[in-house]
Amino acid sequence: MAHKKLTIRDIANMANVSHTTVSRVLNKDPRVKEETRQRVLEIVNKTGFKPDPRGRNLSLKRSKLIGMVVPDIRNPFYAELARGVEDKACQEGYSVIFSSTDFKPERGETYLPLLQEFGVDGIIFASCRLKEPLVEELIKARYPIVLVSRKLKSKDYNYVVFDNYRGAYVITKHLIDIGYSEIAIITGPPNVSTSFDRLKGYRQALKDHGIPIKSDYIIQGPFVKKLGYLATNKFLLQKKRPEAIFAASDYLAMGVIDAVEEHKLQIPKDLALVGFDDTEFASNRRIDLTTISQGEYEMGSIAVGILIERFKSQETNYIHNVVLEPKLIIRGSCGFNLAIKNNKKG
Amino acid sequence: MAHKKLTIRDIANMANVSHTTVSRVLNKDPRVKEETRQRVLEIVNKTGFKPDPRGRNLSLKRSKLIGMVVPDIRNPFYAELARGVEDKACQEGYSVIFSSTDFKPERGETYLPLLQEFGVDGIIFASCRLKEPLVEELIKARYPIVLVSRKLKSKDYNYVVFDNYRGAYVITKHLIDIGYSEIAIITGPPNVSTSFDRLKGYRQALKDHGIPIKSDYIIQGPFVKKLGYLATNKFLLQKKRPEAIFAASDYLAMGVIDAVEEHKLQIPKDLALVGFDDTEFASNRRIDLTTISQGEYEMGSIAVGILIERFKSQETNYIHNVVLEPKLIIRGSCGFNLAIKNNKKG
DNA sequence: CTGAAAGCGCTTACAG
DNA sequence: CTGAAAGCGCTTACAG
Repeated sequence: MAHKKLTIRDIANMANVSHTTVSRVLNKDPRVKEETRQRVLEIVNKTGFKPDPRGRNLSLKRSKLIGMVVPDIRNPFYAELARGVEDKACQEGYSVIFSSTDFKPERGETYLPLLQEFGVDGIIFASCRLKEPLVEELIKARYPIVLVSRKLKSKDYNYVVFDNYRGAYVITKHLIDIGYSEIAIITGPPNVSTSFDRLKGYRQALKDHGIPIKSDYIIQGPFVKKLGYLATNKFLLQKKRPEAIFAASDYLAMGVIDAVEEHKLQIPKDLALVGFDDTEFASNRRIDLTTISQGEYEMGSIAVGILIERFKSQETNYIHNVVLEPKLIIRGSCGFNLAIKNNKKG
Repeated sequence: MAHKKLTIRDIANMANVSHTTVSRVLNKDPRVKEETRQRVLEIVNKTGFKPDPRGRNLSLKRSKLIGMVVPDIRNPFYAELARGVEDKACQEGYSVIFSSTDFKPERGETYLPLLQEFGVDGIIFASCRLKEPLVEELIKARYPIVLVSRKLKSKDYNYVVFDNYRGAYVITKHLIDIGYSEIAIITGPPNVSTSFDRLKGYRQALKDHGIPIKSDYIIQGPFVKKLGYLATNKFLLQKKRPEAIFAASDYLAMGVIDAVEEHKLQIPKDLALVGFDDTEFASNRRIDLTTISQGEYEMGSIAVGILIERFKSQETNYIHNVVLEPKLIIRGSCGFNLAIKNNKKG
């Protein structure tokens, strides 16, 4: 009912002032006579008038829109990240447009110009590879963009990431500490910083504890459930099975569990398992997966904060970086390991 | 580098034509001399010029933006739904702004005007209660909105929902068919159509099979994991425990499993369990949850289709409704039930 | 086939 | 304290 396509001029007529004055009232400009202000406000309230953001945005050369690109919003890790972004953005008066690239770089490359064309004020990009030409170009051009979760190889840009190297180191060390040495890893593609760094942390942890690194125990591929499934099948068919698997994401771990169940093996009795991300799946008592918490909600929130600082700061070379530290979440999926080791020794 | 804030007028100058002509070329208006078109296009390409959508949208009185409000994007059901919306929207040249209400009606009521103020062309609303004053007002005002998943009590508006009544009926009947009669239900709040209808389907199935409905076996509350957990604890402490639990969402079922594990009981040996939604959690082999698939991706996709049809159709009272049919996904979480029943009888 | 002009709904110096 | 005017970047009748 109330929808009549009122404009600032209609209000002006009703209040017997110029539309300039109405605009001032709406923007809380102090230099308007109190009486006039009242009169205008009354009409605004009575009519339920809301200024059209398109006009304002065009005038102000901004959109109050943030674009966010993630691999897939269905991945619980990114959903949580997105929620952190959304909440912070909303709180700051911004709305956010989400785009999923489906891990297909082409799609990421399509979305980027699209979001820009669309006129977002800035972009939060969560799915870059180590080299991502379009993103690098935007950075060079001083376009407001902050990378989250995944890093580029190059430096000097805004990002908030997690210390994947340390996270992987810590969780691998945990397996070693409780008695494992035959530890396999399933991780993401080598051209993505997160999986790259996790593999590095895994290797270093083994090395620091004098455990040889076996290429048979390392499988890389896309960050999808199916990889966890296929890799595990491969591991389980090897002459020398690993005692423990480090799935570099809880999502991969889901696939691992699928395979383990099919083989009618038990976790952790027959095979220990650890994940990465601490999703709700991991915390379910039936799954009970030892994992690493990244604090992705916070990550999203911080990213928005940085982006908005960048908007405010006049310097287009505003740079701010944050690296989050890992938290090890110990659960039952590798809980019996010490016992196993002792059995072996005994 | 390429970012110079070019406008249509800059291009016009370079090409020695009026900005009107540039606009025509950009909009593929046929009445431009081929030679002129070439000249303009060349400059457009060379400079990498992209028309500013704000100007275009202001002129065209549209935004090419769809607003979507969901309870929580972290809930896998809504993530999937959102993905359906996003993909279809993108395909049709629209972007979508997501907002989570956190099941707090106040927040839903805040978002609605906010999205409108923001100037979206229409809204896809996935979290309404049976009565939702603001939404009903929008509908009455002929604002382009389509409800998905949840319905209002009133009629005559665009929606695409799932047949929750039948879904619940089918899965309850399945439990009965394989031998259960002591069946409890944990469902969402009574003021939401989905939980309302699921409860109805459950009751009807029992009734049709001559099984008495016990109020001790019915627990309603918010659609969160914790409810599943608490309700299950309550059921398990009753003198007469149920033999099976129907959790009216997989998310609730997660909580049920948490509780069952704590009680060191086994599913389905000690207690059968079925869910609703067919999320990835349910399909994990370790969880292996019998459930109902709603086809939420499709739901989202269809909703966008309806919204866009509504945009195109000049009639503001364009109405289109879709009701999706349930698919029963049988897994191990209630697989042994017949055996149990036989044991009892024998 | 092309351009000058008006308009989309707002903001903001500039005068008064 | 208030208003006329110009402008944000585009589109689209209206003339020619």
